Amino acid sequence: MMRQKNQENLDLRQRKTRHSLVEALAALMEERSFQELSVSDICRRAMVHRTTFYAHFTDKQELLRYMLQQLERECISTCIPEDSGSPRQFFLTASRNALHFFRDRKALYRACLQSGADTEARLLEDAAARQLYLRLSQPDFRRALPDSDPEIAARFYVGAMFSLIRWWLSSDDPVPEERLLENLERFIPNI
Amino acid sequence: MMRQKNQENLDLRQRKTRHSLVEALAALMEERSFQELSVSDICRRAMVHRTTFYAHFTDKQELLRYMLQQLERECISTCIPEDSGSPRQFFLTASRNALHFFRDRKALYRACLQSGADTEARLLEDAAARQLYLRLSQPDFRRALPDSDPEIAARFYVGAMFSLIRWWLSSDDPVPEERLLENLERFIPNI
DNA sequence: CAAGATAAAATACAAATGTCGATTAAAAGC
DNA sequence: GCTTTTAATCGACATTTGTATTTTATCTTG
Repeated sequence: MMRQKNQENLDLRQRKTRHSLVEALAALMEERSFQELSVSDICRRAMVHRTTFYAHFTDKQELLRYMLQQLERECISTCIPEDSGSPRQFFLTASRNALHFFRDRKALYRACLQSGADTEARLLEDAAARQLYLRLSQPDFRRALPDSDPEIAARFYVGAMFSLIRWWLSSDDPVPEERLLENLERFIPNI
Repeated sequence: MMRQKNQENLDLRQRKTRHSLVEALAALMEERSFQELSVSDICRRAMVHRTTFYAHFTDKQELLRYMLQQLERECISTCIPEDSGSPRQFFLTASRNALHFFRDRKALYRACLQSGADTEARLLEDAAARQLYLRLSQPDFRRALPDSDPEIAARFYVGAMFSLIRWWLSSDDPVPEERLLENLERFIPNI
């Protein structure tokens, strides 16, 4: 029904409605939980006809997923350090960046958690694992740990880090950030 | 409205309807995805009036959560080893058990993943983290790593393990189980 | 086994969901 | 600019959701 050529060279009208819908959703999620929002609510706020909504997304969760994909790009570009030191330093720096990134978006994150946006949030974890995998595939790591699978190692450490972040963000009385990072340094092998 | 005394000494009628609903949901999830199922579908299959459904659960996800809580108990009791060796051995054995537990329930697990049952699945991760935390709080670990927080360590390693399991289960061409476990052993410190 | 308690069924209802076909408005391409 | 293409709007509809109220059936307790 809709073209959706190469992701971004959409019709002007389409980009506008999508943008409005994302803005409306983000605004409404500051007020009440995702689950409490109806498609009608979002459309009313976005000043978009409900039929138009369904021409773009099959349901609310798909809109949310779309929104989180944009967040994903932002997260990756701000968290991944460019100057690649050791794999260990790479991971620790990225972890610290990610911690800050989510700390600054705590409200949104918690809203996602309680809303079945979990599956969508996991896309981000996949992306992060891919990034670490790329770094771990480079020769210096392969030499340091010849028997380890870069893909498995990436999943392991990224999963651990995300789990820590989730726990930290959802805790009402979180441990100090520095303590978290100190612990983290102790868990990462020196390569 | 309903008594729901101590979890399990419910009215016979209540237990029966809950049981029917869980059975119906499990059966239907073999046929199509959770998202495609309506409350009406579940009730029709369970031969329970829709109004009765809403007397027990607020929506489908709550029924699913209820179902997964039962699974959780089963998982914990089968995966947690009784004879406590070192924390390392404890974790590795539990990991291996968990891997088998989920491998044998791959269909259900994948159904959950794709269905926004993610939030519910995370309850299991919380429970597992609690178990490891209990083990890590014991004196032998505290002595071995006096500067590490047992709670943080538990989150870290359980999160890593669950992430690996999720990845392994959702992969169409998964790495051999033994290779996964070999890698895992290399990532766990020798305490 | 009888009496009281309480869960399930039955019915009805307002709101939300998802889908159509037809019309109107606004872009893209020449 | 003008035409063609295509998205947005409008109105309507069948289905699902969630809730409230009343009646019926079943369990628990003494």
